[in-house]
Amino acid sequence: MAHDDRRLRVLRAIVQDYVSTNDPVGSKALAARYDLGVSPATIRNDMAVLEEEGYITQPHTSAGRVPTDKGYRFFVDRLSAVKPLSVAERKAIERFLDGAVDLHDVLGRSVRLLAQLTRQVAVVQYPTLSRSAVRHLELVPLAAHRLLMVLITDTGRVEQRVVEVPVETEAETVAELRSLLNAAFAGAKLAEASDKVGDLVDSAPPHLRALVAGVSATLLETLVEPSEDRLVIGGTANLARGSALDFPHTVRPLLEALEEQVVVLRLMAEVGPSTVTVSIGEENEHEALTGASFVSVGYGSGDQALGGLGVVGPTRMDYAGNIAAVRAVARYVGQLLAES
Amino acid sequence: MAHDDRRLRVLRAIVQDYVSTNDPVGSKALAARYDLGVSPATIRNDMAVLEEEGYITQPHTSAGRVPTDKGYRFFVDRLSAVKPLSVAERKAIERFLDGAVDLHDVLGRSVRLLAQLTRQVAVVQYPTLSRSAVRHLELVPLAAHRLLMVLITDTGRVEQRVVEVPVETEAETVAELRSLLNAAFAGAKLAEASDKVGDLVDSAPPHLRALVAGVSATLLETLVEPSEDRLVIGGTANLARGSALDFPHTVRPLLEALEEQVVVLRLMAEVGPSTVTVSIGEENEHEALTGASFVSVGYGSGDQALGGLGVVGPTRMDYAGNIAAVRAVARYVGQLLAES
DNA sequence: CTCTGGCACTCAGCTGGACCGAGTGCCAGC
DNA sequence: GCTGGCACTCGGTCCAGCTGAGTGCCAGAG
Repeated sequence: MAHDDRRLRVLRAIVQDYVSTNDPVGSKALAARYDLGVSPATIRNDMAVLEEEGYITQPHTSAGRVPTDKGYRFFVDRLSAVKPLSVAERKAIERFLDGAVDLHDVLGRSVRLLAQLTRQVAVVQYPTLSRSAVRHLELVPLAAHRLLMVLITDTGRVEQRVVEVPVETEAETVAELRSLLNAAFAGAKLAEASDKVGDLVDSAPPHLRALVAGVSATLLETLVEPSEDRLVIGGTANLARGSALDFPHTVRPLLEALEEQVVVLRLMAEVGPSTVTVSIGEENEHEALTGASFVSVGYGSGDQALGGLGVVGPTRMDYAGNIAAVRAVARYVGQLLAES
Repeated sequence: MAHDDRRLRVLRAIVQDYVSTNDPVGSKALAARYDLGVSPATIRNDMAVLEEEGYITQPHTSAGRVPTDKGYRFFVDRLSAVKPLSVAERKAIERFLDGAVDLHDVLGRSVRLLAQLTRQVAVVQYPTLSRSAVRHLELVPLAAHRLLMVLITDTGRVEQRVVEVPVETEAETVAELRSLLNAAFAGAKLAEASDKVGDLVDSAPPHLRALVAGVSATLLETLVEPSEDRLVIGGTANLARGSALDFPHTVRPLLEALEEQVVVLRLMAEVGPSTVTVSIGEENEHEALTGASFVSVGYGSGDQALGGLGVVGPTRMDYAGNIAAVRAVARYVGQLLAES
C-alpha cells in the first residue's frame, strides 16, 4: 500500500532529522527538508497514525514529534544499507591499530578509536579466557610454599595467580611440573581444561600429584566469572556533550553502571561474531541503561566470538554509522589477534 | 597578634563552611555557626581584609564569600592535624583490599576504594617498571623467527612483547637463552638493565649473541615512556555529582584529560612516598585541570616510590579527609605489594 | 477514498517588571 | 578595636503577557 510505504519514509525522516538536529521535528520542517511529495497536512495525518501506533511521541502538545524506542527499533530493523566507512576512516583505523605492541595496547587503541569514530562511549572486552587456548603455562618459584603461575593464551592475554602449595618445591620439581602441565594443557581450549584436570592428576607421578592438583585448581579458579572478564572503557567524555538533552537524569547512573562493568559484560555475553546487536532504551534490562542504546558485536575469526566490543550512547544516535564503525573495528581487532 | 589569629580562624571557617554547604558564606552565617566570639560586623571587616589579600572572593556583590585558590592553599598549608580515618574506614580498607588475587586486582580494588572513600575521581598508577626488579623473564616460541617475551617484575607487573629474531630458534636454544637472560637479569632493577646489556651480549656464547641482543633490545623498549606507564581510573561518576557548581565548563575537558592519562602521569611523576602533594586549581599547569585539585602520594615501602595514586576533584573538596584517605590507601597498597 | 489548504487552538519558552532577601560597606558610638 | 544600625546592591524568583511552532480537524478538490 502506498500509505504504509510513505509512513515508513516519514518515520525514517523523523529519525534522521531528530538524530541530526536534536529538535523535535514538526510536519512543516519535514516537508521542507525531505522530498516526501506530499503536503505538511498529509504528513500530519501520517504522524498521528505513527503516534497512535507508538512509533513517535510528542514531548508536549504543540512541539514536534520524537521517535520512541519502538520507533528506533523499527528504523534499525529496516536499516537496509549500513553506510560504508569513508576511505579516510578506514585509513584511520589502520593507522591507529597498526603498531600495537601487545594485547593491552591493541584493546586500548581500539577503544580510543571506536570512541573517536562514533563520538560515543566505547567498550571493549578482553578475549574470554574460556574460549582461548593455552599457549604456555609458566611457574616461577616465589618461596618454599608459593609459586607464581602465569597463564599465556593464544589471544595474548596473560593472567597471573599466586599458588600456595602444600609441599616444599625445588627448582627441579618446578621444572618437571612445568613441562608436565604444558604437555597437558598447551594448545587446549581453556573451556576443556576442567575435563583434563582429573586425568592429569591421576596420571601424574606420585611426588607431583599434590602440586599438579594445587596448580590446576588455581588455573580453574581464574576461569571463574566475573573476575576473568575484563573491560576497557573509553570516550566517557562524550557523555558530557549533549548530556542535558540526551540523558534526563544526568549521566551519573550511566557512568556508575559502566564502571561496574558487570552490566556491560552481561550484555556482551550474548553477542555473536559478525552479527551486530542493537539494544535500544527500555530494551535494556538494567535501569541505568534505560535511556541509552548499546551497539555491540563479537570479534574473533572463529564461529564463536572471543570477546565483544561496542558503543553506548543516547537512543538518539546515528545507528547506521555506529553499526558500521563497530563492525569495522571488530573485524580489524579479530585480524590482529589472529596474526599474533 | 589577635587580629591575624582571628582572621586565620575566619578563613578556616569559610573554607569549612563552603566545602560542606557549597554556598557562598556570609558574615552572619559564619558568626552563627562558628564560635568566633565576635559579631558579624567584625567578621565583615576581617573578610574585607582577607578579600583584599586575595584569600577569598565574592561571586557577585551581595553574595557571600568563596575561598580562592590562594585561600585553599593557605588553608591546606596550615592544616595541622590530618584527620585520622575512622575505625570503620580502616576496616573497610582492609576488607576491600584483602583477597586481591593479582596486581591488576589490587590496583582495581584500590581505585574503587579510594573513589568510594573520597567521593572523588581516583587514579592509581601501575608500579613504574624502571624502579621494579626483574623476577623472571620468560620466552615462549611463537614461530621460527618470533618469540614472545614475558617480563615478570617483583611488583607483580607482567609485560609481554613479541620479539622478531634474526635466526631460527629451536626449543633447546630458547631454553638456553632463557636461563642466560634470567641469570643476568633476575633480581636486577630494570633501571640498571641497560647497563648490563652490553656486557651480556659480549659474554654470551657466539651462537646466542644475536638472540640475546634482540631480546635485550625489546626489553629496553618496554621501559620507554610513556607506554610503560599505566593508569587505572575510577569514580568518574563522582564528577557528575555537583558538576554545574563545581566545574563551570562542564566536566568534559576534565574527563578528556583523565583519559589522556599523560597529564595525570606527569603530575604523578613528581610525587614522593609518604609526602602527600596537593596542587590546587590554577597551580595545575594543564588547562583542563585548572578548576580542579589533585591530591597525590607515592606508594611503595622504599625511599623511592614505585608509583603514585591520588584523587582529582573540585577545588572545593575536603582536603583533610582526602589527604588522610590517599595516605592510608597508599600505605596499604605498599604493604600488599611488599608481601607478594 | 486520499490529499490539501485553512483555521482555531494549545502551550513551551522568552521577556520584562516587581519584589524579596541575603549580604555588604560605612559610620557613629561604646 | 568592636558593635549595632542603616542605606544600598543585586541575583533569584514569581508573574503576566506575548510569540511562534506545531497540532487537530474540517470542508473541499482531485
